[in-house]
Amino acid sequence: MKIISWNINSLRKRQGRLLDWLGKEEPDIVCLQETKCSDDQFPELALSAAGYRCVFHGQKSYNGVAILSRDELRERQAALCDENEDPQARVIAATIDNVRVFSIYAPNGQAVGSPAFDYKLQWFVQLRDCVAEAKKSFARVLVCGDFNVAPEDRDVHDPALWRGAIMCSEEERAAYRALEQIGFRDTLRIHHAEAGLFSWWDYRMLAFQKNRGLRIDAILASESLAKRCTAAGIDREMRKGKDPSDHAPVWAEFSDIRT
Amino acid sequence: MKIISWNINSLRKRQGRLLDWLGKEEPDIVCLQETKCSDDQFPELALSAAGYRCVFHGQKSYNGVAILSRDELRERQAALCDENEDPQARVIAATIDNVRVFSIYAPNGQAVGSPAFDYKLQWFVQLRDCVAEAKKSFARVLVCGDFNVAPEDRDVHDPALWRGAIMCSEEERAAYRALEQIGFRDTLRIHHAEAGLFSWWDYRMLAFQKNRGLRIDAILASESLAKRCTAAGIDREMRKGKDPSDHAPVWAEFSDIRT
DNA sequence: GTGTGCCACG
DNA sequence: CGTGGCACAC
Repeated sequence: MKIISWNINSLRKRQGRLLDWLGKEEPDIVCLQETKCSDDQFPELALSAAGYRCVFHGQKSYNGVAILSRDELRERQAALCDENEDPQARVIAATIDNVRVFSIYAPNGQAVGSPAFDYKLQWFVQLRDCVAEAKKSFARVLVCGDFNVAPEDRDVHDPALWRGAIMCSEEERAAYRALEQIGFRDTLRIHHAEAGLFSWWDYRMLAFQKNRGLRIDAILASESLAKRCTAAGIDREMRKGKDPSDHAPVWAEFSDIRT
Repeated sequence: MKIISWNINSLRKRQGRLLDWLGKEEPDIVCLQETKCSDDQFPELALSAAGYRCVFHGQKSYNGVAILSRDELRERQAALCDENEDPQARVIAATIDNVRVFSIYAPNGQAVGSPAFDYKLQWFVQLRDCVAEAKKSFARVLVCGDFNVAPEDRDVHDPALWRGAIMCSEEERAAYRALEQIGFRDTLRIHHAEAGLFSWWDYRMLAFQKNRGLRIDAILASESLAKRCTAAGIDREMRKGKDPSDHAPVWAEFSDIRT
């Protein structure tokens, strides 16, 4: 079973690229972030024709998350557990087979110490509580998305430059680690310990060409799933070519997922 | 000698299309309108590499005119004769060999009776006086561009629908005819009398596919040149394909231009 | 740099 | 419908 998480940075702008890539990669599940499209303009028909069912939760200009699946999606949930609605369209969850899957887009946080930064930290607490809640009901939980946090220095092209900066601050890393501490594993790190594996490169300053990136996208697996994770990686190719997203897809494969 | 006039509707947007087309058509002179680029961003280098010298007169978002020529351009004039400067970047003239060439972009006029309409009519008076002035110095004068007037009913896909409307009103047609009356010939009409020859089709309502157009672009030649006009036409192909301008180029050929 | 609106102009 | 701003987010 192959699952991919991709911050697509506008689904409408990259719909063609998405469909080409679905046909080539044939993932079982895809989590998307920054779809930037409202639910009424979500391309459900085109994705259905490509063999994917969808749950999605969007808004006008910003944010927006979705899950695509070849199998049935059940128990759609479009907010964190303590919210009636997700005002910024950052979370969607659904059950596929016996796996609870979250597609999440964490707040950027703007600058350390800003009001947006405080919101980000508080949002991570809510996220932790929500996925902890899901773990009570599901042995198998995946939390996939753009966390807007580079978990460790090895996830940063130039740790000295980024020390304490947004996406690298100790407070954000602690907020992110709280997710691992309730029983999740970062699937990429099960298979790859090295530095220099990034999932996001700024559009500016030729950052991709110089590989000046951060790894801020991840697929977190609950322990029982982590044991079945056979491979994980980042699809750098998708950051290339004309009109790429600024993020590359991150992926993980699991064996015997339905047993 | 082949001269083409084209309302390009953004030179930067269609620079590639322009260069491909220059290579294919190999015109001697090209008059452009609605370049929509300021002089500092005019792609002089790329056009020079393609074998064309340029004079240009632009502004930020709107209007903008230029003349490209394989031969030397002399006596650049970037305003009407009674103006110190052309506040809307609608006129440029230069001398090529012994021909005085104007590239003009007439005001649209918005709606009959509006202040913009009055400005349009007044602008045509100034244009007439200016090209009349040029005729005193040059036996050979060409006035090329987007006149934003369909001179006669045969230049309109549905004359009954357009009767009295902007670009077809009797006042605008009289303003346009005043140009012919001081000694200019509409080169297209030297060779083609039929209706249904258009140079502009609205982007909306599939107007091009239905051929619901107007002929508002023209190459006007002073009598001595008109006698040497061997062919004229409209390059409809350029309205097709991806990201076309809403105008097609209009062209005319002349024999023995340098004698 | 690259997305999204939204406005003005045609 | 399709240009170019502009403001705003990241």
